[in-house]
Amino acid sequence: MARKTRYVLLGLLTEGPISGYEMNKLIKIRFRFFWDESYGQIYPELKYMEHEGLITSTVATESRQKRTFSLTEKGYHALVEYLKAPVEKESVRLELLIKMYFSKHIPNHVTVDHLMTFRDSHLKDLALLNQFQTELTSIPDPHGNHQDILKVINFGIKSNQAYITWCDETLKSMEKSK
Amino acid sequence: MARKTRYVLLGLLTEGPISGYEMNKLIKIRFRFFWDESYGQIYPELKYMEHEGLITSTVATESRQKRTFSLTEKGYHALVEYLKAPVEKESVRLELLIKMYFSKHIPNHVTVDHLMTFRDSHLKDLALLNQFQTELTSIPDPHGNHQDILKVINFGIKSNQAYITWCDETLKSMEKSK
DNA sequence: GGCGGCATGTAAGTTGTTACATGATTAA
DNA sequence: TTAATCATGTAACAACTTACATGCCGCC
Repeated sequence: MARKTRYVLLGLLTEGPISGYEMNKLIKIRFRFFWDESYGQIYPELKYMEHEGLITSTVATESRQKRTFSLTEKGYHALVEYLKAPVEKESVRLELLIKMYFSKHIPNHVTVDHLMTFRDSHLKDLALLNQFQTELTSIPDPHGNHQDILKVINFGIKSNQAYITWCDETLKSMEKSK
Repeated sequence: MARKTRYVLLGLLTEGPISGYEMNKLIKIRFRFFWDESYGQIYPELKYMEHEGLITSTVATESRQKRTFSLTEKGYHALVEYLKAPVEKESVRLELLIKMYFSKHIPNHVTVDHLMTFRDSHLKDLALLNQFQTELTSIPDPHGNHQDILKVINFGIKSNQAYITWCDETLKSMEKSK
């Protein structure tokens, strides 16, 4: 089941009509640590899905150039079929580990830099995830999906914690051996 | 610094001359949990790198149709430059989390299935990583890079453990609420 | 003789990134 | 009035997957 971009967009539309621009923003916030899409994917896919009848769109009356999309029955059905289908091979590419693997070819301080940048970035992710977690437990749950989202957030928290622990251990062992 | 496939191939060649076929095998074994390449990437890239003078190739005398590649000075230099450059944005795509995020649209047992498949797969990764770890500490270290590889393995162990812990917790919480 | 693994390669299609072009709206 | 953000979209390119075609080698 390829064409994954579309299912993310359809998923977002289950919570109500939004524009392509808004979809992009939501993906960047909510899915930031495990998914990404760009406009070059989003807009053509929306156009194509409308052509296929999975979504419909309307342009707001007040002369605004904003196009809002809504899910059709057919689109919802396609989403559910996707969600039920087995998860395909996940794709992960961690350049840091390639650079680590071959790190004997570069000075130690460069690898330390790479590690510290990685650590910082995931520390930020972790802070954000903790914030989301706190927020979600205190605001209303109109779509009844907070428990599901909390599970996803929990995944992020656990894996980011693991990354940071690894960074700390690795940095310590590199300091010792220098 | 794009064109990442090439640097992985150059990295492998630092340990001695090998063929494209062997590179593919090595990637599938050593990098399995954080990187992948396919023949459709490897062979054209090797051809192009030879053209650029980053590698050279020889066909074994004994009429075999096996082409073995070696690193040139220029190729080694290009690799080192890459290794020194900052790590770019990592790309991670975890479909499971998309399906989890929108799981209110599918029956509970389907999500449980997804989780168990994920858990199984990462349990296997973890077993393999533990095996590698044990092996590496007991065999000779001709290239003097076992410490570096162990760091990479450690990353894999830590993150896979985090994934599995998350699966267990999530499965338990879903059982309770069913 | 047939099977599995070794070995190389490409064509076609799909997917994804980046940079650009364009213009409206809003708040300081 | 000007900067930021909202908003849509495409063209060119780069990267990646999949399926296919081909043939060797060793062994049972």
